[in-house]
Amino acid sequence: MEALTQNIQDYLKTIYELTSRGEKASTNSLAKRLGISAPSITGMLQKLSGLQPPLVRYQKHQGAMLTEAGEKAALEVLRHHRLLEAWLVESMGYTWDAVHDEACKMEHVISEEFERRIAASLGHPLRDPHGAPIPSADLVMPTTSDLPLNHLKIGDHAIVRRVNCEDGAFLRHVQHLGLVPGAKLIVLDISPFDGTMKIQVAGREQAVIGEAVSNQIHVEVEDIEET
Amino acid sequence: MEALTQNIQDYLKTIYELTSRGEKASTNSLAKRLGISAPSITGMLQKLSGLQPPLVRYQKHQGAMLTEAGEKAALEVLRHHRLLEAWLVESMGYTWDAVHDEACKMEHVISEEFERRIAASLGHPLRDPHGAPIPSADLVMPTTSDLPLNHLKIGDHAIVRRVNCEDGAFLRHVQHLGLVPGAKLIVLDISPFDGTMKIQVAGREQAVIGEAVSNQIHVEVEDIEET
DNA sequence: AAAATAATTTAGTCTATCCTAATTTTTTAT
DNA sequence: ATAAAAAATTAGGATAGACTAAATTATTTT
Repeated sequence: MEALTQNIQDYLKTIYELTSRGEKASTNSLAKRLGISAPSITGMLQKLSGLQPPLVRYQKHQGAMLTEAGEKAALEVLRHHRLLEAWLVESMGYTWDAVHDEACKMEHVISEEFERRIAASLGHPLRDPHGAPIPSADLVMPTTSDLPLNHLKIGDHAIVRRVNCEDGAFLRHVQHLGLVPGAKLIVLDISPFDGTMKIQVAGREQAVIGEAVSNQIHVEVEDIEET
Repeated sequence: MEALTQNIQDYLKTIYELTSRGEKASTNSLAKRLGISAPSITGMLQKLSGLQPPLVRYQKHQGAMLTEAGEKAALEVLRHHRLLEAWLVESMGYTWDAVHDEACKMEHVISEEFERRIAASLGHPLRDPHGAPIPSADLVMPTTSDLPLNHLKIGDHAIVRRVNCEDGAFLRHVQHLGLVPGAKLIVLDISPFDGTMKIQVAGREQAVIGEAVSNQIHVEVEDIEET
């Protein structure tokens, strides 16, 4: 198996990210995410599905899915990316809103040796600074029971597990609200129609957040003893 | 000034390395160093000398020289490379014979922010693990008074300052001889014709080395009090 | 179900690099 | 000063990946 180009790695990673959150990896969504024109996406999907072995399953107008081989390649890149983010924060003094671009470039060039060293130095972390799970060294994605905050109902107690967005401004905003991995919160109210939520984050003032925020915050619901 | 491609950065770096050691950056020497065919080199040199501003001064059959702009770009890459090598050894536990490839890939992708952080964490080192000088943050190459070991004469005392080769096997060999930066030595004898040297490295057995080794070991001659 | 809109694909190009084969220029050896 | 050898260049093509414009297919609205 020859090494995949950085480009192809980016396509595979992006297809993984989209499909793993339940979205369809359509031509347009890939084009938007990758900042590339739609025809270029079509061309690349045709190529990736024609490789031996194919990295992508693709049928005209149907979007793309990763094959087994494509998924392994995507998980390798994703492992690099998330380990790098964790390491940039833990060992290099970066803040969580400033690691994405650096990791995006380094993820394609580090050796397996480097990967091993940073993984070991961090104690083989299971999540990156945003709470995203880090695939294991043998490329299995840990299963998680997180669900988007906007799926909760009034009165639910939960713990923030993941902020599923890499935009720096967004991250600084949710940090300001205290919505970082580990934070506990209670859903106080949900507006009908628009889904706006009033929440109480532990140790904070009450806050109101829209769906654009709440669907990126993934939480784990806490069981409450109902005496 | 748009960012230069990794490719171009490698050309510039290689031209710098050749010319700075007094060799001519000829088409063939570049081809050998870069592992690329000679016609490809010619084509790239034509391109680089035609850019606005030109990065290279080039005339048919005459080899290449860096322009001011080309040299700055080369020094930026070289600074990245050498800082990375120093940091891989000092902070990441690599040995000096295993850092070159990793640094060659990372040098093109790290941000200025990353560069600053590793430089600061190392205390702004002046040399990499092989003793090569590290260009300053404002891209000036420190001047050194090293000269190749094979330029010495019998009886000279010297300190090893630099091993001017990145080949892993070569590095392990000279390390085995004790010829690492900081080591003190005395030239005991020099064979006529072939230049083979007998040397005494402080704390070691006497050793005999050929020119293939002695011309890569750069030393600083020690003044000896001649009472 | 037709019309309008949105999404996708095809067709035809472009740029960056690389290559091999053939040719030319320069250097070296007789 | 030639002839031979070495070095470098030109010519002609290939591959990866991206683009725009035009055409096609799907989806949504009415």
